[in-house]
Amino acid sequence: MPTIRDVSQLAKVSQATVSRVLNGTAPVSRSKREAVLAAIERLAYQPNTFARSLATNRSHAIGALVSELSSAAYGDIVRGIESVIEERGMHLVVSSGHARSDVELSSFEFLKERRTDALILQIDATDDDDLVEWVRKSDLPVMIVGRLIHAIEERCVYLDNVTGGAIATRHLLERGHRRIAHIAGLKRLADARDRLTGYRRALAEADVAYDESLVAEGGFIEDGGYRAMEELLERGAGFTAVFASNDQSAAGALKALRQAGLRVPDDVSLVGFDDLFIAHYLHPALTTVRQPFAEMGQAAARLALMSLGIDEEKEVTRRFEPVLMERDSVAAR
Amino acid sequence: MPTIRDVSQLAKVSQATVSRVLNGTAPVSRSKREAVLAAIERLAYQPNTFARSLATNRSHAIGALVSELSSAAYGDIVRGIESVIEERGMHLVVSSGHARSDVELSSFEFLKERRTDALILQIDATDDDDLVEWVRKSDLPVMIVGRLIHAIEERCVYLDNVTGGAIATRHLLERGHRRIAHIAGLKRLADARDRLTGYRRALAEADVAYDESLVAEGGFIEDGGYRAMEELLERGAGFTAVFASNDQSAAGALKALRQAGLRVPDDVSLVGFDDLFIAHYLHPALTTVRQPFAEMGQAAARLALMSLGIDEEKEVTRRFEPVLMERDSVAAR
DNA sequence: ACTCTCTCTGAAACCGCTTTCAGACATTGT
DNA sequence: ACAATGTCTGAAAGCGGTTTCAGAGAGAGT
Repeated sequence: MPTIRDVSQLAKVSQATVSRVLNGTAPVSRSKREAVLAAIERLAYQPNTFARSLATNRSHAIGALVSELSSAAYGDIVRGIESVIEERGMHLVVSSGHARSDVELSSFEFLKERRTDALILQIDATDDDDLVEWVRKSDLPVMIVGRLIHAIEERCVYLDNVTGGAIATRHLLERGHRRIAHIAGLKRLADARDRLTGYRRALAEADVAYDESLVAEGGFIEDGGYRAMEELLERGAGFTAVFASNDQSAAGALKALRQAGLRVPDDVSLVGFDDLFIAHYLHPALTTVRQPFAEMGQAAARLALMSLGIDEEKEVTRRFEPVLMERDSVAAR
Repeated sequence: MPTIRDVSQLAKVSQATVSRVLNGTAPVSRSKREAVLAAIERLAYQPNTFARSLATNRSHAIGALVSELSSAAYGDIVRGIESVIEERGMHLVVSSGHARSDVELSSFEFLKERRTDALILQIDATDDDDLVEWVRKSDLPVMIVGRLIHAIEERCVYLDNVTGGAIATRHLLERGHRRIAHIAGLKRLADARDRLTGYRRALAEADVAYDESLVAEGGFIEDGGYRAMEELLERGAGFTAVFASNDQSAAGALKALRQAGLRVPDDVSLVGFDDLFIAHYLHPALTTVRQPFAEMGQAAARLALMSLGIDEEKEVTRRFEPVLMERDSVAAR
């Protein structure tokens, strides 16, 4: 592998000059610049990243820690991050936390060892206080995506989940539904709590009393949604619509409804949340609240680049607004 | 940040000794080792990756180039890779090719610049010959996953797609179907051609004549599957079952069948391929041929580690066998 | 007691780049 | 013509590890 020395000798200049034309850090006369470029070309020289990083103490890479790489949602976030940083010639190092706080911690430490220039976290299991601690103690910029933590709000990119929950619920209210069930996510998760809050807020706005028996916890998974729906049906609470706190639990709920002989949307209307890939594929296609994962990943990456002083971007959106995606799972009552 | 010098001074030994206890590259007396470990602990010392890489010319990272990070299938591959290499303390650098050969090439070059220790490619657009060239010219180990290229077979981890196509088709034959349509992938892709070959082979085994009018090209996307199914219906070729070459095109086909007023599986049986996430979520749940993406990613990673001499693994499976996943989209005729 | 191993150890070179610093040269102003 | 300024340039000192090499000391064998 040719080194900068080889280039400098071939071009009959010093290594410093080669470095300067490579990085544009100082003016170089036209003739020397051309000689250097020719030599680089000729030798097919590629600077050694390791040496460069050692000298500059910059890795030109960003680390991303996500819950699960193979999930459509988190994959979109990663894709968003990637698109932004590759544009700046930076690489992306990934690791996943598998929704377990111990794994999240060790992955976090693991990524820090690599000394990426910044870190973007999308994790669920670690609680707010710990996360704040991590961010505070880190000597590199850390951004949080998909979650709002007030103490470090300026480092968070998040969706307005309260509004999202309200949008979903309002949509059902507007279609004439009054008995609206809710399949909630785990109370531990702020996202889930916020969506529930939005649900209650929309109900209150419409003067519909909040009825606890219409709410069941399903978690954010299909199976949980299935069981929550079974429970709601057993309770005999009598509802005409359901707002599931994410698309996966909506899919589970759909399955349970179908097994109970109820048709969607004819007998029961259903709204999901997230607008994952699967929302299209379900039958009926799921009306849901869209969360722009890729854009959120991009925003997080931009913020990271900004705190590195690489990006001079004017303003980056940190708070994203949910949008209702109307499909076929809601009928007017 | 403390350096190895700080550690050596605090422990009253040379840097060489610290390095030795860090890497276990040479025996160190018990007393010194303990002094060193204590100093490391005390200073919270973390070796500088850049310096280490520069000295050893190893990055302790593996690069993965995948078609699309946000796809469930490719995400699973990445997850498989990650699980294996993190176990060995190595990091994963990712980039995506977006199914465009120019992007694939530039991403490939981009990853090489980073000097990861090995590269794992899962890409569609670049053709076999170019890929062979890339692998041959690279000075680092390159593995291919999800694709078989005979010239570099030993670097490929792949599914036996011919058998897969045959399994799907045989399943329909066994259920009494004789007029079996096929929604093919793009002829450009070996995977697609192989699945078609498997389809024809199974038909031949059962003495069912191959009928060209029962085959339509749908590509590996939902929309393509939808249109291919429309075309098949228009042709009026009269079939009782369909083998779609992947789950996405099966989903599209399902939609078209439903719009045509045909019920699955009562009127038409349907088999997909890949066993993506969505196969569960479709209604009826899709019977499909499973491709073990995560395991294939793991295998590719193991092979990479083996060619780096890191892993002493005995034997790694490179050829994976497809498995039929029976669900609800097939009925006996 | 003396050599011969064997086990540890530290000094120093090296990995390939960036950056400082001082100086060479050309240009400008007076 | 001379000083003052500005533009380029190269030597050399890092960056923080690993590894070679030679040597010190301990134990074994005669």
